[in-house]
Amino acid sequence: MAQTSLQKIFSGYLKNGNLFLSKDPLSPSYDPSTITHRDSQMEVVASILAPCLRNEKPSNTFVYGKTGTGKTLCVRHVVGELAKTAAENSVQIKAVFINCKMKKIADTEYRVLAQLCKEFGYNVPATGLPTNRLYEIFYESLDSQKQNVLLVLDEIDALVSKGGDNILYNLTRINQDLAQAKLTLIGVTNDLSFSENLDPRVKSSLNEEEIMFPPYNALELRDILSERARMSFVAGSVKEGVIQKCAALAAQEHGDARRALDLLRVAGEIAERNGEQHLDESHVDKAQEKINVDRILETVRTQPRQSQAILWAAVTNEAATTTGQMYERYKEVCKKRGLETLGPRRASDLMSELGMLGILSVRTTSKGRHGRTKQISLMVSKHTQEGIKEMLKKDFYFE
DNA sequence: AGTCCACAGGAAGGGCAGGCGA
DNA sequence: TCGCCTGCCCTTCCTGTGGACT
Repeated sequence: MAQTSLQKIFSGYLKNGNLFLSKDPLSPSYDPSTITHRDSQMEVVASILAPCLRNEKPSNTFVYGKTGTGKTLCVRHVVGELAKTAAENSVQIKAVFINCKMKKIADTEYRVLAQLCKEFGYNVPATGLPTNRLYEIFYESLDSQKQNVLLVLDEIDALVSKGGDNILYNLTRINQDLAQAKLTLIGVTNDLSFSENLDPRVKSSLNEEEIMFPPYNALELRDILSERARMSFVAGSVKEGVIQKCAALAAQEHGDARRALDLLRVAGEIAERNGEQHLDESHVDKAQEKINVDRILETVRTQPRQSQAILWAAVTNEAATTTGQMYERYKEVCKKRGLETLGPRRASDLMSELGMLGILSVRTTSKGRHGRTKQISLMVSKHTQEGIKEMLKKDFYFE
């Protein structure tokens, strides 16, 4: 690209970039000074954790709620305020946040313990030490001074599904061996049936308190969006109806505030890129389409090569087909692309998985004399199909 | 009612990669 | 570093299934 056209884009961006004041309030990691429509949940969290201020141990707590219902935000906020009050009153509180979904960092017993040791100033090797030794190091560092430690395990379901509930059992029993410190666990999860599969002993000690975060409704989402929009956009640039539309669309998706904020941000980016001074409902439509396409493309991008081959067989032959026909097409694709071909049993499973992801429509039907099979067709819009085709061709060399 | 098709999908086990622990 | 363990992906083998056809 010529130097001058790049400069044109940059100077145009500077000139037209007067729609946003700041994108930060629309980002999922933004911590607002007040959290809208979560007062009662925050009060419950605060009252559970308050005993810390008198050097007593609060109850272990479980926080449930679907994606984008403000669980992590509220817990962080309350713990932050608690730490402030504690500092003002010279009470020793330490809060540790661990996201158990962080691959290769905190998704196994060993890794979580290694993270904890690190939090207390002990660097342990990423692998090699017996887990028992890690527990010892953690116990020692934890108990080295009189303090109340709040351990927030975000996405705790990921840890248990991968590494079992051994670590939770040990952590909930730890207070018996501590002389000075006290440890309180706060588990956060969007898996509503999470505790059902836990060891009963872990369940009873971890579930001393339970807080449920219900999904936001459209009105609540509207309030949240209005507030964030006021901070993010230039006054008067967001036309009427935009906020309502974003709220309504996100309310349909189980009240996910993150999704609503995403919609508003992407709509703003689209308007800004077009050099427009106002944000209207048509930008929200485009944002919705873009987010949907991006989500599907991202899903496709991260699929194993064999699933991509099946998908390529589907997007290049759009008519509905059966498992057997699809398998034949898939074999041809593999041959052309130089991939190894999976057996029909495994391929059938991959087709079902693509169905679960909402990319293929997979329906089991019986054709009587002609057998029982799955009817398979594409479930995504023409536009998305083209996007998938383009990406598989460009990034993964399908042809 | 019995047959038959074209699979569906469960169970068992092999191979492999990566993590754990000494 | 190396053997053991575990989880995952995959194959093989098998039984089960809905409905058109006989």
